Amino acid sequence: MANPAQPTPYKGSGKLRPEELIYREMLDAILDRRLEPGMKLIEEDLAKTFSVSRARIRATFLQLAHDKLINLVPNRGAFIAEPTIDEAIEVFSARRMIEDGVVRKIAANMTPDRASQIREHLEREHQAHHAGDHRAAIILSGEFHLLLARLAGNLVIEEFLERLILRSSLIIAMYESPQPVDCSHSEHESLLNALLGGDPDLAAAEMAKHLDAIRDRLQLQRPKPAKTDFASIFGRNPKSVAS
Amino acid sequence: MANPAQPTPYKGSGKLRPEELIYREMLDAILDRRLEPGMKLIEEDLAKTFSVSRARIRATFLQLAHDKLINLVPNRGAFIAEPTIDEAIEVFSARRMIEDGVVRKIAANMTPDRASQIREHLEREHQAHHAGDHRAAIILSGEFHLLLARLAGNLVIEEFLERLILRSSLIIAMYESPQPVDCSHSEHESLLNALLGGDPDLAAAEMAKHLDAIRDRLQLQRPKPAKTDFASIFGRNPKSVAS
DNA sequence: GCATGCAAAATTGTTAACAATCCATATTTT
DNA sequence: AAAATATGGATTGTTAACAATTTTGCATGC
Repeated sequence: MANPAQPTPYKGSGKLRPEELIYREMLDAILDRRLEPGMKLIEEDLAKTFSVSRARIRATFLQLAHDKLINLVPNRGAFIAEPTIDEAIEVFSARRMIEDGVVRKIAANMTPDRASQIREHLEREHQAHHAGDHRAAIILSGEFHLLLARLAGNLVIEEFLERLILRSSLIIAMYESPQPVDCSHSEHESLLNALLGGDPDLAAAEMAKHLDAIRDRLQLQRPKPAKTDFASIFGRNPKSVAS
Repeated sequence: MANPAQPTPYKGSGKLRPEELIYREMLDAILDRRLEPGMKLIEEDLAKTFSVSRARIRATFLQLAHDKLINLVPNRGAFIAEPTIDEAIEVFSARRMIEDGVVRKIAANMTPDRASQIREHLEREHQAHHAGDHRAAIILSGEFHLLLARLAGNLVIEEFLERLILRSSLIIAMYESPQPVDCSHSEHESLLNALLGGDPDLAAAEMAKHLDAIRDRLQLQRPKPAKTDFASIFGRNPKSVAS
């Protein structure tokens, strides 16, 4: 029995199944706050917006709910997740625990190639920062941590951390201060220096400091409900709608 | 929060939705090897076996696939996962990283109540071991680690580790040696002693040793395909089947 | 005998209609 | 007028039928 090749989840295999595409598009909308926390997601509207069946929207909901990006309430529907302060604290605490191990591994096995991969990424963060592209900065900041997870060389950790970073992005988008003090980019540079030093303890301490700093920059503020115009939010016209 | 005494090992939230029930029942069958790795899961047969619609089976498949307990291949169907040796190694390596943090936290914050919770669990493991109930031993062994995750006090870590432990159970069920040398129970006791000592470094070392030992007890051996008689596997008669 | 191609059966993927549930409004009752 | 209760519309949950795809079995040719 030949074991069938498993399609890789994200950007892996070139062609993107429509299922994955909808997930990504909704994800982008959530992180962009075009879909605000607490907002109701109506199956049929979304189905029309993306020109797919309700069944597929339903399947996508299951994935999003699994990643804690939406809440699924029986007989009531789907709502953009509203992570509480406590939840936010736990997420960053969990990341501290995991990324501690990640940076230790990297610091212990640093190579020139890996160093330049990190440097290259930092350069992109630098550019986005200077261009004032705040959304790109948040996403690149997340991808920095994902890059570290990949360099640690454990797929299980990498996948879990990917989910956790997405969840963090929602938290940050929800709780960030109005005037974004996005200095995390410089913190990433200190982290790189610690990694280059090859001292696992120092690198772990730097990572802990960084994650605590992100957490401490959060502000408590409740979001208000929201509008529900999916077509304009996703920038497209629903296909087979009479009206 | 009501204390889940023992018969609900996983995370039943009080009322058990049929969806969750099917997940659990299939999980049990997988860990029991009544459903063997590589086996094809046919939607309609399972739907009849559990007297639910295909749609619900489909939703359950999505959950199982997310937890890497089955493989979902487009247009081909669902198959019980066949974790490779490399995958097994990565899973235990990931657990080492995470449970390192877990036991450190516990060692640093040990209380008499927590100690007795662990001791109580060890007692149950002891009984199952002596009763020769091998399946219970595997499950209890997993629940020991889940208990530690809970005592660490981080829900995010707890949920992730739960999934990882289930995945480990599949790996163990698939690769364990024919005559099970299940001495892991005594290793748990050494771990408890280390935790009681309150030394995080020692506790972490003990956990690492334990997880490595589990991994090293695994044997490479390919499973053979399988039969496909769901009704007998799940010990029930399909309802509306003409036959 | 073995490979190749075709046709039928089995299985997954999709859609649409129907049933059950929830929510908001309007109406009645105290 | 306020509370409680009916009512209608909207939304989710479920089922069954249909379409597309894969698998299987068989016949054919080399």
